[in-house]
Amino acid sequence: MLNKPAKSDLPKPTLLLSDQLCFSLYSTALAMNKVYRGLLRALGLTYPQYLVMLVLWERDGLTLSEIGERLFLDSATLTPLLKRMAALKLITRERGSEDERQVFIRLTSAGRALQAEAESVPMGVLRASGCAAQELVRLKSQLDGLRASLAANA
Amino acid sequence: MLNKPAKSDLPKPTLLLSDQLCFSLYSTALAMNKVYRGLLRALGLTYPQYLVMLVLWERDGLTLSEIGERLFLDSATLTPLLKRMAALKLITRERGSEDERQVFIRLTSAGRALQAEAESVPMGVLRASGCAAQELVRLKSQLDGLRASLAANA
DNA sequence: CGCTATTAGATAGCTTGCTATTTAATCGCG
DNA sequence: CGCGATTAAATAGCAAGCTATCTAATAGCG
Repeated sequence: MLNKPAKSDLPKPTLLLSDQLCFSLYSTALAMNKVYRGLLRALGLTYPQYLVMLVLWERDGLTLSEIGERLFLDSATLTPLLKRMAALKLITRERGSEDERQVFIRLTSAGRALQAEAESVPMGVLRASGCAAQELVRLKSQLDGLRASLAANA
Repeated sequence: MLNKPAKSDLPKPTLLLSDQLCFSLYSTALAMNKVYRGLLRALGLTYPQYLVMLVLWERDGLTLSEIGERLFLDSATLTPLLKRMAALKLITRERGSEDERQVFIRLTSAGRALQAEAESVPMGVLRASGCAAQELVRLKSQLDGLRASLAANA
């Protein structure tokens, strides 16, 4: 849709093609977000909040920056997001006693309990994705490589 | 990072695996956005604004909804975005005379002139992506398929 | 013709995500 | 010890993107 511009007075096809890739990436990510919105509505979570929960379910008591490292997000995004999650009583935020610059994030019992309810989510996404599980594996590794390159050159 | 949860009391690996894919998609899209931010700063455009320009450079005089169809965005996103672009004097917004519900979007001469400056952008992205051009082609088609499935099941 | 249903955009209110800056705590070097 | 540099998080201000709702114009049917 963005190449084949009817005339031939445009830059090399490969260049426009890479644009299309980026657009595919962008719009697929938005589509994925919409699917999650439907699946997570019952849990009262947004997708980034769900990612934070995944990280904490795996390992509780991380600092804000440790969560940020895993999710590639920084404090400007996470501070308000975590405050909203604390308002929902899913986590607590507590300054470190040893180093008071740090904020430790811990699950509440409600936060831990939510894990059980979340267990059906991945299946729902897999179903919505069309279930080409094998292909999804390859896709993931390609995306991880691409993200690394982009991050290195950003 | 989100699978191998130390214990074996978790759902099937494939399910967590699909979560990882979604996270790869999400974080790669954010990384891509950052690369574009750097490349588009000189043009004074954001990535979604750049997408609108790509659409209009290909075909001028579309309605708001036609642009939305191509970009998978709706009026709640596009109305304010296009107003900002009109404030930048890149486009004009004009109600249709035949059907006054429609808004036709047209490039200004400044908007058309920007195309020349934008020609180096795709090359910059391709470079930042690590240049595995062949792989990017496959990646694109996988993403397009995934987006279609997700959109159908959202 | 008249009235309901549909359609195109706009608006309100929310969460994300960003850059740039600020605050406060800690580090580390002289 | 003391003071500048670094670090962790918070804040301000902006642009997207969403859902839900509203307005106004058009279509379409009796």
